[in-house]
Amino acid sequence: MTELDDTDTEILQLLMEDARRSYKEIGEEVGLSAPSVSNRVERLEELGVIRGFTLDLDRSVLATGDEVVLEIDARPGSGDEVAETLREFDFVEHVVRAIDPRIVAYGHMDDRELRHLFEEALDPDSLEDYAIRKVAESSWQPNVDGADLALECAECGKPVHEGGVTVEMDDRRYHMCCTSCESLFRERYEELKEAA
Amino acid sequence: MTELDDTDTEILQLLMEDARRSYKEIGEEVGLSAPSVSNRVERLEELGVIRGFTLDLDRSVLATGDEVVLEIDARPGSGDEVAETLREFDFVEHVVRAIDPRIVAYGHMDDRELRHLFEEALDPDSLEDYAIRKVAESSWQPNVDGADLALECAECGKPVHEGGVTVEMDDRRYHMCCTSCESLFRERYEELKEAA
DNA sequence: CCTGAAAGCTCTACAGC
DNA sequence: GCTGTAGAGCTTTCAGG
Repeated sequence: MTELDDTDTEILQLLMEDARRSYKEIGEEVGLSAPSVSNRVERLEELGVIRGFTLDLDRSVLATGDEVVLEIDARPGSGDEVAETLREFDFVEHVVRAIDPRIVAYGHMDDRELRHLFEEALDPDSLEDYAIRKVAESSWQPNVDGADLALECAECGKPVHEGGVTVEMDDRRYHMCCTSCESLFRERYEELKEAA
Repeated sequence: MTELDDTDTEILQLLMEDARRSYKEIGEEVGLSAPSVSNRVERLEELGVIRGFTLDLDRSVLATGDEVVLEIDARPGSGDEVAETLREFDFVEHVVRAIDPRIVAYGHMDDRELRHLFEEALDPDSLEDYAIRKVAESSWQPNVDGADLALECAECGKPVHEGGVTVEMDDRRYHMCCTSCESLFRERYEELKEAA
């Protein structure tokens, strides 16, 4: 029930190509009626697989400063704070936090915005080191690779099949493959929460 | 004509939030009729500002390996080749090429895929250095910052106002602020093409 | 560059299997 | 979980300003 089948994958692929495509058209493509497609899309949204429908914008055509990658090493313990600060700015489009001190961010910003970011917004004491690199070219390939498109158990990592459990905690959905993983996950979750 | 006004920005913002929103609803929001919104969206597509309508997928919920950032320093002259190779793989979702030797890539890949990438696909001679980092957390904030949302002249960089020129070359659209920038751009383009 | 009306499609219940 | 149907609602074209 929690598992995605080939039809779900096809639907995701068709919607990635054009999110405004009609459910009727998608239905014809995958061999289902429009209402069935609609139901499946709704389910995919509830599962949290589809976070939303959005635009693929060509930002290079829009004049909002240069395309830039930031590579930042935060001081131990400051990673969250740095990532948080970066996310506050509209011109920062991606923030990727690696497990080390490293944070990689990407966005369109001009010199003024960069100066503001590093000289005022970010606490110098929370940065170990950083590099600002202008981007020559960037590409994004949205892709849904059919083969391994199944949900992953939040506790043990195995794929979730029939009989899986879905739990909603603090507005986020988690999927588990069985009830024992569910209770382990709940425990772990509570501990994490108390620690924070 | 080539310029974007505040209403265009609002429309872009609303569509970024939900690309399946109806044109009627958007029209009510921005104070236009549905047909006008439809026309503007069409124009934004023709201008190349909207590349398409797509999904925001939560890939972390899909079992396709770990979320990974790759930081690669290509040897001088090999940047294009390395970026090309990275893009060939479905599991590589973003490729950002900085002006230096540095290439940053992001995607979901397991150990097997990583090994294949670095041991077989990429020529070791074209790499100076690289780091593979697992991602703890990542976020993406699609954003359209109203203030400077105007098209930028492909030749001189100034905003394109009324009287701008749009040129289509090899399936890509370029915007210029005036006819002199247009001829300069055409020259430059031909040279670049011959060089390649 | 806009609107309003009208025709044609699309979506979404809902009943039934 | 799927289909067909039917009413509501949306998109799009077109005439007109």
